[in-house]
Amino acid sequence: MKLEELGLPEKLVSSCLKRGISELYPPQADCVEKGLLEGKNLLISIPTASGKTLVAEMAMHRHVANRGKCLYVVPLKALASEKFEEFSGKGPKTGIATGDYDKKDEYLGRNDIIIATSEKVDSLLRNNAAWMGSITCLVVDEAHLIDSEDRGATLEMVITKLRHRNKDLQIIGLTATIGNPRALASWLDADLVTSDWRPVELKEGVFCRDTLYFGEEIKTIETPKKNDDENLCIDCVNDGGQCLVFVNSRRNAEGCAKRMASALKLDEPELEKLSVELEKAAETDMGRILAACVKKGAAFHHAGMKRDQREIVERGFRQGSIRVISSTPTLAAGLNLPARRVVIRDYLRFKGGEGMAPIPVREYRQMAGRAGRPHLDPYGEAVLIAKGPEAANGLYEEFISAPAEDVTSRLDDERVLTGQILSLISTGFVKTEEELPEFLNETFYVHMNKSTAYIGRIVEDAVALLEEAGMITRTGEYLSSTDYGHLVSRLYITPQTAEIITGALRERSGRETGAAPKEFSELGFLQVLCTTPDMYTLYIKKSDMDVLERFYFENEAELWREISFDSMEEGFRALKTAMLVNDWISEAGEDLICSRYGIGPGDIYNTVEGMNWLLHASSRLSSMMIPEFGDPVRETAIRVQHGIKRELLPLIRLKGIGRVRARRLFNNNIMAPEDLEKAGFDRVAAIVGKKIAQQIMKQAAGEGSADAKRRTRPENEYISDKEDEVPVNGRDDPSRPSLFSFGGGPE
DNA sequence: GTCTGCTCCCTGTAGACAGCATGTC
DNA sequence: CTACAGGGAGCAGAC
Repeated sequence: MKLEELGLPEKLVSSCLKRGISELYPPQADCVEKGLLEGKNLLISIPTASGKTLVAEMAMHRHVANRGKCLYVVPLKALASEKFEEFSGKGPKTGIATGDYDKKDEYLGRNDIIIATSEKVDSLLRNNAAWMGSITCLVVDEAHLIDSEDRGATLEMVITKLRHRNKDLQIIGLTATIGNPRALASWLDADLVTSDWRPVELKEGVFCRDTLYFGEEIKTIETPKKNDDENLCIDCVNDGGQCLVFVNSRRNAEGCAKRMASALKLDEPELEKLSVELEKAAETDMGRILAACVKKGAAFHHAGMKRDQREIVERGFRQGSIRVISSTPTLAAGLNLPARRVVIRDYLRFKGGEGMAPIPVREYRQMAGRAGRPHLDPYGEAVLIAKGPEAANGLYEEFISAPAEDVTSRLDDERVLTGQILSLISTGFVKTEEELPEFLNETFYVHMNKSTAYIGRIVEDAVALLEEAGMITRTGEYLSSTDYGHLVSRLYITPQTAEIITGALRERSGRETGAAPKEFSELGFLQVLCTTPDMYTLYIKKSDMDVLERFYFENEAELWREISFDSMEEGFRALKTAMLVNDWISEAGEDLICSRYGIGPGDIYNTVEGMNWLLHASSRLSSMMIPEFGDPVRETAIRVQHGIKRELLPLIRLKGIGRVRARRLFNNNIMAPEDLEKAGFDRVAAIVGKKIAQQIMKQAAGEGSADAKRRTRPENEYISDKEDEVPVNGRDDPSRPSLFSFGGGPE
């Protein structure tokens, strides 16, 4: 099927021709025949790299040509940026919406194609972004993630909400191979397109001793080294290819990369350059090891790395200088980094409660699918390593010829469901108790399970919980959210988290009991936030325990939570995480924190990021519910955001001053904006440079007037929050109380 | 002295979305 | 409370 004959917009066709694409791949043609361009819903289940993206693009460009608007939903922020790059500059205006990269919401709506993570879409729905109503085409990338334990329920609800809202939405689901594609397709009222056609041949096989078994085809390789993974990689690299090794732990990833590096011992100017770049970014042992490995042509990849480190590794691999990457599953589902040979070394992975368990077939496929770079490799090879000859057959059956798992709905997760119900009520999707099951009837869960008995019970519990928490109220048959509930929904924290936060603060305030308010302690508050289900906490190692216990007893007075015997693990995980953040706001160095907790710099970033988010939510919640703690909460938020001790707070308010410059000024006895003038321009300039000095001294001079006023937030900020969009179903809900009442407070 | 190879024993276990308002070295 | 492999310690042998 010729691309030019499909009546597609000029720009798309020409950009394809430029990349040498003039004819559709067979599965793509199949999609067109099934009505892709006539607005039919499709569920497309075809291998990676067989042109899913182009299918989506064709449909989206059609919509844009007809003045439609498209939403492309992805599971990862990194994937959002990747797609953004890919879609940009082909005609339609493209925008991206993720937590950390965001053009203003209303500006977003001016785009023709919007790329967003599923959580961001959910958040936009909760905040009633008006343009969501004009979406005509929804593309769900990696739709099988509806099965994901922690995030699947959100995705399912997002799809359901969007369909409910825009009745004639065209839905295109892109999915890896799954066991029950028909079930998913019928939920979406979609035609199914399946195929295992690939642009590059994929050989899947097992390696044993010195031989690769690809079904009938057998290939013996040289085995100079003791380890199978090294032999496989060296063989591939000597053949001019690149190799990707999947392992099951970070330590293994690093260890493997080290061995590969000393086996390869490459010495090339490009590698030297990358290594120097990494050396500059390295402040930790991990960073130095990475730089040393890259110098010789190997690298590792896992979530403990900083973003810039990952990017350098990815770039080095794409340009071909880095030959081998050993990786944890980060790279399996993440971005597109194909290699000629993929070695799945560890097909067992630690699973809580079960010990080592085999990875799901679907995950094996995702990893195997990375093999073979289109146009660059003659074929791709995915290799499992067998311990012995008997094991080899087992691996064939267990992974290569095994059918992919079915996907199931994860909507019966109580925690997620409670938050989702709150958001349904808060945004007006659901107005009465009867409408709730009606709405849920449209979900994949009910589609699959038919019966609503089980989920009905969860829903009942959830409604009761929300009512008791004062997040929703009942007026006759009407359900509506209180201002507290509305805020919780919009902050995108789970109701449980909100209750833990407000509960802890209220308890300290002594409101409930009439007792005298207790003092606020950052450490105690951080500890509480770490016990929240929205915060993910660090693992505990055996060697951590004595440090943790000592810390616990030394700081008992400041902590807000006791660690009980039956939830030791959780308790100490929360404590460890709180300790990390506490170190961070004591200005401990990256290096020190990493070695103290046995983590990578990326983990610090993630932890701080999560804490930042919860602190922001906390400051909003405290303004509304427990205003007497508003100031200390906000103060903690600022300290975590910048990673500074309390003494730097006055300086940090100046624009252009971050943690480093503030510290430098402070150590030179300039402790507050007022001190700047006393010190004089020349001294300030000597510390932070002329340009910054000029900038901040001007600000300091203007202090106390308009600037200072702006900083105190208006007391009723949470009420005056712009409610500029009309609620989903049109008219305002008459039953919503116009003024909030202190939920749960003394009546 | 240093590198390598071997065995034994102990240790520890992947990943990552969301708010918000602008400015780090 | 699960299973397994990596890697350190300790030692011997080769250069």
